[in-house]
This record gives sequence, C-alpha cells and structure tokens, in this order.
Amino acid sequence: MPESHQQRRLPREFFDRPATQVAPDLLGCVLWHDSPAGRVAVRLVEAEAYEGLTDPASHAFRGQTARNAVMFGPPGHVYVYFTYGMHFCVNLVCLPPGQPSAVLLRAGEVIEGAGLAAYRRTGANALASSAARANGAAGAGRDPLAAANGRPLRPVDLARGPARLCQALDIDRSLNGADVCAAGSPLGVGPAPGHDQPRAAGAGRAAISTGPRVGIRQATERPWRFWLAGDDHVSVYRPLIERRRTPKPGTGRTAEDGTMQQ
DNA sequence: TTGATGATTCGCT
DNA sequence: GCGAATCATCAAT
Repeated sequence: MPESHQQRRLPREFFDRPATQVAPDLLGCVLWHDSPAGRVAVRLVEAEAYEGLTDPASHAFRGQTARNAVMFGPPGHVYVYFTYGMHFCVNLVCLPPGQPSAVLLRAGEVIEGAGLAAYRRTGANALASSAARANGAAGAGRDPLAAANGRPLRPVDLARGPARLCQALDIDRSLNGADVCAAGSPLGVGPAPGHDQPRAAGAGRAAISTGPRVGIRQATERPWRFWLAGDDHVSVYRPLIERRRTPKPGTGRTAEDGTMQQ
C-alpha cells in the first residue's frame, strides 16, 4: 500500500517527451487524487497517445482553442474534457509549450480507496448506502460494491474505461490544468509500487501490447493505444459505431448511404 | 445564432 | 447487439 503522507511523483522531465513514448511508460504507474472525501489511487493499465498538429485524431489538430489550451501548455499538467454530454476524460500533457501532445488515460486498477470509488460510481445507490449508514453500524458494514440496479459493480469495472476512470477518481472540469508534478497538488502520478524508476514499472515492455485507438475516425491506422497484456482491468475494444444521421423533418430523405463511412 | 456530433456508458431487447 | 442519454464545442450559416 502506498504511503498516504508522502507519495513520490514522476518528474516533469518524464512528460517532456513524445506522447508515444510516455504512454507505454505510464503503464503500471499510479495515478491518485486527494479529495476532501479521501484518496483514490489507480494503477494505470491502458493509455492512448495523441500527437497534436500532425495527428488528425487529436483535439489539438485544428489549432488552439479555449477548450484544448492546456494541451498547448507545459508538460505534466492534466487536460480534462467533457464529451457525449455526460462524461469526462483525462489526459496528461506531454512535450514543451507550443507542442500540443497528450496521453489519454483509459483504464486502471483501483488500488486505494476502492470503497470511495465505488461510492462515486454507483450514483444513486450511493445515497442508499449513506442513508443506511445513518441508521447505524449495520449500514456501515455494508459492501459498497454490492449496491447496483440489479447488477453488482465488479471491482474490475471501477475504472475500466476513460469516463469510468474519471468518475472513480472524481476528476472533472475543475481539475483541468492541474499539475501532477507539483508538490501539494491534489492530483499526482507516481512510479509503480515497489519500483523507483517508472521504466521499471510492471513487467517491462514485453508485457505491453499495442493497437489502434478507440472511438476515433481519423488516423485509425496508428497503433497508439497501449495496454498491459492480459490485464483484466483493460477496457473492451469497441470500433467506432457510425451514428445514424438525425433525420431533418421536411427535408425528405436523409442520406443513409453513409458517405462518411470509412 | 444554429446545427451536428463526439477520445462513452448503460440499460434494454 | 442496439440505441438513448445529454451538452460543450466548433463549423457553418
């Protein structure tokens, strides 16, 4: 178990490299968030590299905007963005200012604060848990993972997926731009437990698999998704589902020929 | 100002 | 396996 009082952080130089190098080196490392409610820490098992100006799949490809400004800043900061109207995703910025590049954190294993993570992930069920707690010790002994709408929340699913990872760690827009290298920052990234050097994390490069990135329609041929081979906490790969075009009333037939399909 | 859509997840069939 | 949920962002008017 990592010490709560002082956790070693990866130096800024670690992030001052191309995202395609940083992403595999992050696997096995620990990302934590100290919130008023407590600490949740995850061991990273899956990440994707996004280069900026040369990568059509990157948010930075079309240039700097208010949304992606953090990616254009110094390395070691987090770029948090909101997507699909309900989800947050977190990236770690790489390379010096002016060279937008980032690593999307896709999945991890919760190694500290699993109860708090489950509390955040179960949403309305969390209220039921807290009500039970107010009734006495019987509620306090309840397994936070047991609550669900008919389905148990498996520990392996606590942070399996980029939006789930953010929810388990309580990462939202308010943390956009936070520095993971600065002492005292609520967010931090440290080497794998038992290893002083991040490169020695996990079982080494031999255990790392690569493949196409998830959910993008541009630059799908670049194998810039990295994960720990055989790890159950890696998210399920789903190719992009082409959404049907919203039919506009009165315009007659909408294109269903799928001219945008790949 | 308007309209389309996305680095996703979950529930239902 | 399929579609809804839900809204910030950006390109196009």
